[in-house]
Amino acid sequence: MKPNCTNPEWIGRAKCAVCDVRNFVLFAGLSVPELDAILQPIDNLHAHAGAMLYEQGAPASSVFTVRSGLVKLKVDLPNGGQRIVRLLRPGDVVGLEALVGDRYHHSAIVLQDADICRIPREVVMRLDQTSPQVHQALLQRWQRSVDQADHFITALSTGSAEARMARLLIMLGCTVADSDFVFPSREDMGALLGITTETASRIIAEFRRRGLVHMDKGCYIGCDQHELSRLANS
Amino acid sequence: MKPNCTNPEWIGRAKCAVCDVRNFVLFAGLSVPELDAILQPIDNLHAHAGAMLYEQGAPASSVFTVRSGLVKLKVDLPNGGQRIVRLLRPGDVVGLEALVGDRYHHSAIVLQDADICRIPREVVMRLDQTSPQVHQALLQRWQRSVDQADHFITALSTGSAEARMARLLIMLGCTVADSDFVFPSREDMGALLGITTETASRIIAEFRRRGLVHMDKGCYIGCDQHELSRLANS
DNA sequence: GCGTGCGATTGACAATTGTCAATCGCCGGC
DNA sequence: GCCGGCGATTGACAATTGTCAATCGCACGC
Repeated sequence: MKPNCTNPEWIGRAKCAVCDVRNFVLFAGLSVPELDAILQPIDNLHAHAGAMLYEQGAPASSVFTVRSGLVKLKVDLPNGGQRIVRLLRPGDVVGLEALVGDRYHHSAIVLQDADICRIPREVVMRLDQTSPQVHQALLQRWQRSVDQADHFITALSTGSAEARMARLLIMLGCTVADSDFVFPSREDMGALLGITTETASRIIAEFRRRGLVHMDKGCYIGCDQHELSRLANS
Repeated sequence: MKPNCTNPEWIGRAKCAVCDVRNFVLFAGLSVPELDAILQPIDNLHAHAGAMLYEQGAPASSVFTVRSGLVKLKVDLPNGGQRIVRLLRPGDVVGLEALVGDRYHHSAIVLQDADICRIPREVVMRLDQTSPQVHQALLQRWQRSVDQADHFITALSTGSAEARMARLLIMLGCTVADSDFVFPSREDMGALLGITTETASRIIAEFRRRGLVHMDKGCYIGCDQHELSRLANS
């Protein structure tokens, strides 16, 4: 299957017991027997950049956990535009609204190739009732979504475009242990910051000229953390 | 006690059994005996505009429900400014982070005189475990916070200042059954929309000149819903 | 009644950002 | 190799928004 395909690729049944990010995600604290007791299938998906996990308004049947990669939550605006309201990384949970409503509130689209677990809502709802650890983890994940949304308001939607971009780069940079990190397109940056694609492009180009970020064909090389921080707090 | 005081005024112990908004709030579905079984005190507060329910970073010991009035959640920015990230009205729950963390994430300040119940976190945590209805209501409230935050991103932080203001007025207007509704200050409108106080003032003044909103000394009289909607979708 | 103070409004100007269009660079298909 | 397409960049200009300062209006205390 080609990269940039629209649908995630099914890899197999998830092996939660040996999952390397299990402790970060919903099922931390569950014993192996408890994991075995899950009847419905938890699927392990690999999704290329561009793949859509679900679409805004579609019936919500599953919750997802991100094991690697980067996922965006996008909302379509009445005037035809779109706004990205969340960036989700390993350890984050996607589509919690499936547990209390019957429709997804956003479109979830993969930004960087991702490994993702798809968990039927019934599984989570049952574990929520039977396992205090899962229950607590669920509340924490929900609060995490609120915190992330708040951060989008205060950091990525406040101040000058330049300051917002600096904060976005810092936010993205936090995840950069791997140097194969690829920047979002200028269009996505615009949708993240509530500015136009052209303004996003201008600012990035200017940052590069000023030596604040270094990249090669969109791939991250390095950045001036200190100067970016200064801009972010202006 | 004078209006605009800093602290809420204690009215008495809450009578949840006869609360007129109980069915909207956390304890819908609880029977009277179950309510009686609550050992710790749920206080009924009356707070004037300007009162602070809690401050960002303070130890989080209680969850609040809004029974009447209007409450804002404010965040202090590193550069000295501030941003309002939520507006809470009757039926909304404030300070849920108390259930999974030990600090409040915002400052909660009353915008319009409000009746508010203060519920110790232990009470909510216990009911969450013993009552499936409360548990479900809790998840729904959390999701509602996420939805409200998303709305702040997509509606109040996207597009031109004029369009944002139109959306804010529509948002505020939804609550206007009572004509004693008072508009937020221009400063608060600016903090709500991520624009300066002056720009907020200019837009409101222009709206009034164009007959889009009618007010008298800050009190709402009426508005041109149709034209506001047109601006909101532009 | 009369200052006083605070919030709202307005003006003038600068800076930022959006709009529209052209160009550039790169990658993949043929 | 060459062409076509797409995303990034840039230019020119208009529109919006921020900044700084002055003024206005109104409520409040004395």
